[in-house]
Amino acid sequence: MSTSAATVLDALGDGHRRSIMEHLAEGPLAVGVLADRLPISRPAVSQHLRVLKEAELVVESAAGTRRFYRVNPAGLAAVREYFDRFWSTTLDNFAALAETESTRSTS
Amino acid sequence: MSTSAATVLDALGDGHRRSIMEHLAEGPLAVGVLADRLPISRPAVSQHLRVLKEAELVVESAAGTRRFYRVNPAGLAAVREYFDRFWSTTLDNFAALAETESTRSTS
DNA sequence: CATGTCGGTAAGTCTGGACTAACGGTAAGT
DNA sequence: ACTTACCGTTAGTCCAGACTTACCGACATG
Repeated sequence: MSTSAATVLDALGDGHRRSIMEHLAEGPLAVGVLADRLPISRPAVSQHLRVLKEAELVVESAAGTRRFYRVNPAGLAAVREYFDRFWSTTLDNFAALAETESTRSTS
Repeated sequence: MSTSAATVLDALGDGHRRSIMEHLAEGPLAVGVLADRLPISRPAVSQHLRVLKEAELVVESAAGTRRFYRVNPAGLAAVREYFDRFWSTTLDNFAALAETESTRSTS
């Protein structure tokens, strides 16, 4: 519930955040490693990770001075569910519209 | 092909554009009607529709002086496919990681 | 304790893009 | 032809947010 699709899609509206997610999909990574693989500074990565964490798309785990981030499957599930429902209503209303069109000549 | 997931997600990164898509999911609408149901002006809606059209999330059809917009199922399919593949790789690497953890003591 | 590493936070700058007002163009009606 | 309705485009303003620099705390190691 707290993971609203709006928050998630706002978070994924940024290219760098999507890149972070794609990197984390391969496995957990520390912040510094992530920053080395991206064309932005470490603080920028940190701020992106905060947004992703607030959207519940990633989870954090401390290990010494390092903090590992990994993808939160529940966050992904929320988006998938959003698009599934969107897809359903779109097709349903499309079908209803087509039926109205066909019955227009019949009635 | 031309519908890259990046373009689509950039387009859906705006709340008003998502609102437009949700309205259009119920059925085709003219620009003016759409503007009446949203807290923004008609030109703003027009510009959002251009972005959505470039992302191939909607299609346009002229009828007199009015132009109807409707959801393009192919655009939705692109996002769904993106998240499906994302979901798969995430779970795959999670499984691989778990296996490495368990074999760590064995080897 | 001193030093080094890792990473979040604060402050401030700056650009992308969302918005409105004004205009122009096309189709339908009178 | 004149008017009205509908809509895209342009010009220009303005603000959210993405970025960097600098700073600070937490933990490990000598």
